[in-house]
This record gives sequence, C-alpha cells and structure tokens, in this order.
Amino acid sequence: MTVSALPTSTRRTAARSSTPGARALQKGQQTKQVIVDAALGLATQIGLEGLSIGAVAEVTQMSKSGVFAHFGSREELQISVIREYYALFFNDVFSPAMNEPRGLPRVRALFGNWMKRVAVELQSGCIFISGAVEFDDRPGPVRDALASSVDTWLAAMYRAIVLAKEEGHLLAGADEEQMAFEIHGLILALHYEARFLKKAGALARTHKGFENILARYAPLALTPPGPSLKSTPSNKE
Amino acid sequence: MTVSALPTSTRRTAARSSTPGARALQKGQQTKQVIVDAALGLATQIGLEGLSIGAVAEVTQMSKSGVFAHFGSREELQISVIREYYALFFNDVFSPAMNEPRGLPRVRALFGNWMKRVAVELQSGCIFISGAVEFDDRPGPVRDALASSVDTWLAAMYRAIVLAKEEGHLLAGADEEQMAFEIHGLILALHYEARFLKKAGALARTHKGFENILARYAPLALTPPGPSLKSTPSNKE
DNA sequence: TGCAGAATAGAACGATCGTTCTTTTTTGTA
DNA sequence: TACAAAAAAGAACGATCGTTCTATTCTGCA
Repeated sequence: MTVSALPTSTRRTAARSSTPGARALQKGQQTKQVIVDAALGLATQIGLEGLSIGAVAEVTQMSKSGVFAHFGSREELQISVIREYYALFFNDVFSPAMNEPRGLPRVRALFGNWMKRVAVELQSGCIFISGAVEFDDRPGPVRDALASSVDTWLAAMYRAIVLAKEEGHLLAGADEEQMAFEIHGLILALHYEARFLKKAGALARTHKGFENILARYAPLALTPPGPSLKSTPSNKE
Repeated sequence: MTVSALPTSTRRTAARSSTPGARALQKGQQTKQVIVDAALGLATQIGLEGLSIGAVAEVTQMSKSGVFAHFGSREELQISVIREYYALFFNDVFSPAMNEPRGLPRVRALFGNWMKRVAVELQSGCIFISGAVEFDDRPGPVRDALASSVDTWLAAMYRAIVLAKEEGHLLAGADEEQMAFEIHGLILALHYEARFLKKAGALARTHKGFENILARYAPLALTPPGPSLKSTPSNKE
C-alpha cells in the first residue's frame, strides 16, 4: 500500500524534448504543477477556504483566467491541492515508516514522522486539520476529497496498530481503535497548543503522551532511547 | 473565580420600564444582544471568519447598516461573539462543576461538562476549536480575544488538576500540565472524528480515554460507573 | 404632547470574488 | 517555416463584501 491510489494528473509525464513520439501535452501539465504547488503553499497558510484564484495568479505571476483555465472551477483547484498535500504527506510520513519492521517499531516511526511533520507545519499549517474545521458541515466534493484522504491515512495508522497487536507487541486486550483515537488526540493537541496558543513544550508533551499510551497498551516494551529489547527482528513484508 | 472578568457590555442592564431614574439606554443594548445571539448562531455553523454582516442582518430582519452601527466594525462584532460564547461556555461547563468538591470529583465534572458540550456542538460547531484554526496565523484583536478566552478556560482546567494533586487524589509525581494536555487532545479528537469524519463511537472513546488518563495519574481512584471490565484492577500502573 | 437624541434604514462606494467570453501568444510538429 | 491546437491573457459580468454617509423612524423624558 504505497501511494498507488493517487490521481494521475499530479504525476508528471516526464516525456520532455526526447521521445517525441510518446505523449504530446507537456507545457500544460508543467505549469499546472507549478500552480498547484503555489496554491498548496497558500492553502497551508490561509486555509483551503481562503484560497482564491486571484492570489494564486499573483504568486505565480499569471492572469486569473490563465490559472482558472487549468481547473475549470475553484473547487477543482482545492481538490488538486488536497491531492497534492496527500501525496506529500504519504511520502513524508507513511512511506519511510514502512521500512521499519511491522509491529511497535513501525507504529513508533509512523507517529514520530507524523509528529515531526506537524511540528514543521507549525509555521505553515496542516491542511488535514484546518480543512476539517472549514468543511465539517459544508458538504460537497471538496469535503469528500479531504475526508477520504484523512480516512486513508488514519486507516493506515490503524492498520499498523493492528499489526503490532498481531505481532504480540501489544496487550492481548488492547483496543486498537481506542489507541488510534488517543494518538490522534495528541497530534491535534500539539497543533492547537503550539500553533494557536504558542505554548512552549507542546512537542515534548506530545512525545511523552505517546510514551504514556505505549505504557498502557504495550507495557512490556521499554522505551527505545537506551539499549532496549527491540521486539522480534521479524522479516516478511 | 467565576465569570467575573467578563465584558460589561454583554450583561443586561435589567432596568426596564420600572426605576426610570436609574440608567437610560435600553433599546440599543437590547437589540444588540439579539444581534450577538444571532451572530453566535451563525458563527458556530460557518465559523467566525465566514461570519458576514449581511448574513446577520438577514437573520435578524434588519438592515446591514443597522447591524453595523452597533459595532462599528466587523472585527468588533466577531469579538462580541467570542465574548458571548465565552460566557455561555463558562456558565455551562465551568460554573456547575464548581459545586463539586475540589479534587478528582471536580476534574471529572469539568471534563464531563466539556465533553457533553462538545458533543452537543457536534451539530453546531465549537468556536474555540474552529476559531483556533481560522486565526492561528492571523494576528489582531480577534485572535487576541479568542486566545485569551481559551487560555482562561484551559487555565481553569489546569487549576482544578493542580488542586486534585494537592488533595492527594493524584500520584505525587503526576505532571499536571501533561495531564491537561492529554485531556485537551481527547476533546479535540472527539470534535474531529465525530464532527468531521462522522465516525461512530467517538464519544465513548473520549470517555474511555479519560478513564485511561485517570488510571495513569490517579490509579488509586476507582471508576465510579459500576463494575466494569477495565484493565487490570491492580495498583501502581 | 413635543422634542432632542438614539436607533435604524436606505443608497451608494470601492474592492474582491468566481466565472465567462474573446483575443492574443505560445507550443509542438508536419 | 507554416499552421493548427494548446495555453495564457485581457476585459467584463454579476454578486457580495465591509464601510460610509445621509435620511428616516422611533424612544425616552420634560
């Protein structure tokens, strides 16, 4: 489960001046990618709802209609931004963690990458969090794209927890959904208290909160900073 | 520490047709209150940033300029809404909990009221949460009013936890700020997963998460709602 | 009852929004 | 190099925004 189910439009054709007989269109997709990148940068600051075609045009030094033509509607631009963010998020958070062995190490890596990413985003904002507030009672295709992206990510996190239990790294009675819920809460609290309230120490508390959760659901596993007994160095997958 | 530090403008003068010699102005403050109430209803649905004077005018059956004259600016209207929400929040969540004895009972009541309120708001939205996302990097008086309201509430929650520790209801080594942080995360996760993702069971998970936190910070206190199959009924985590 | 002042309405402003239509420029290729 | 198609620009539209200014209505009190 990598980034397979991604929109095809965001992938560059890579057929440049060479191989002329392959695919045709190039320039269009190229500038479209530039526009989406710029729009993503804007959306992380002012939110998906505050994203305006005029602002994107100004940043990209294009005309409003020139930007508009690539998407046909503002909603389509917003959806493209969501898909782009989704791809970046998975590449930064999910994919590297899959190199860790299944079980607690992978769960740790997923949470660590997630936390690190949100920490970096404390200056730029997280679309998965801000968008949830903006579209929580605004039905439509934008909301659907956002919700399905978040659902996919949370399901991936949940899946890693289930695997950890199957590996015997968690208590037999551990409630995986409950654990995922509490982890999600830590990330949201980090975003809220650090980004909005500018409170110091939120990052450390997030990390400590995760260790507290582990102490509840996997009390056997010691904290890794020392020479710990990593779980079974399993293989397969 | 009740609702003392509240804006004076939101309190009604209560000097009606009787006692004519007391205060003069009535009608103005009266309709202003109506406007603020209507604006609050709108803001909980579409957010503080989406709140427009035209929409408020339509709801209250007034003219735009008629609404505007009471505040002088949109920002002042937003701030009035925040103060009104703050007052309602404290009356619903904080004040009733102060009837509980200090210590764990009061902490339980605070969290229970908070959770209940957010649960009710799953259809209308919580300004403390949506506003945090809307104004997390938008400096100004609106952000300041919102942040100080949230700060006051979180400080009240923190204070109750400190008292619980002083009463001996928490472990001697309990980190009160950490506990408050984790509790905050539960509320945020409830709002996110129930309101945005429409996931079922979020309310139960929030409650269970709170019990898990208590089991960590106050393992001596048993859960009050009858015989449950909680984790090991043992002691010292 | 009359009257000053508060409260509200009405109209208009400049700005910005998403979108449409038309025209110009650029691109890829025969 | 020429030409058709794609890409981008330009101008304008109706709508809505916050705000200002002026005129009208209402309220409270002598």
